[in-house]
Amino acid sequence: MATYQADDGWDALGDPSRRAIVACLAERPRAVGELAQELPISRPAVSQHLKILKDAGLVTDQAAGTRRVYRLNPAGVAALRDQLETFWNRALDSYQDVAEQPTEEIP
Amino acid sequence: MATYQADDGWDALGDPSRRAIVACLAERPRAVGELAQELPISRPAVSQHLKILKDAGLVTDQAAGTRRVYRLNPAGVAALRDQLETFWNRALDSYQDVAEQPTEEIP
DNA sequence: AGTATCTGTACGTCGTAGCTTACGGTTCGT
DNA sequence: ACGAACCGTAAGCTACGACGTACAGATACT
Repeated sequence: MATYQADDGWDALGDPSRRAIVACLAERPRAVGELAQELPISRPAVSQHLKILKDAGLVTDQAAGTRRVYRLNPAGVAALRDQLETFWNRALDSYQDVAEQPTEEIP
Repeated sequence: MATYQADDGWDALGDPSRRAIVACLAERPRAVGELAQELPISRPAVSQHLKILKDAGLVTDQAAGTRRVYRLNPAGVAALRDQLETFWNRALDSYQDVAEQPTEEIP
């Protein structure tokens, strides 16, 4: 009963730094150092965030020489989008009984 | 450049308890006490979470006698959905150059 | 009026998430 | 083979957020 079964993809996007990383990767795939260079946090911090995003299925990594290129995972993003879609549809049902109870707030 | 301009609607959904509240309200509008009764946290805790969700524009409240009924706000949910849509579209652009760099990972 | 019910807020506590620094491992270049 | 560049992980510290308890306000009921 509405236990939500979190993929913890939401927990991943709950942090502003991680949202910034996702926004960067949405533009173009980048390496860890490149990301750290555009963010106000250190490179190891970016590395830790990327691990969380990867576990959440939001990004994928690929070794390229000594560097490691991360890119956004459309499947993970689509999963979250579908959940919002569900919430949106159910909320519409709750809204089709607007003014079900007459509001007499002002005596 | 990818500063993300957070509505902090994401910060609101970053907490598991708040996601559970949203999931409950997606089914049907409820009062504070009803929500607290279905969640493993106290009533004041629910009240604090509802304040955050309200500030984020994800829920709306309505006085009903001595109770206060909260319901999901479809507009706020749709806003988050649109942002994911943007990420998804941009990621598709990043994906249409798959295998741009030949991977010689195994010597 | 008095009481009961429902709610919001202040406050103090505790856990934990995020960050930096330091270190070790892997790959490319000379 | 040596050094440089890039990355992941461990340890440690700090700060913030979530929670419960206690209190105050508002409304309905008798």
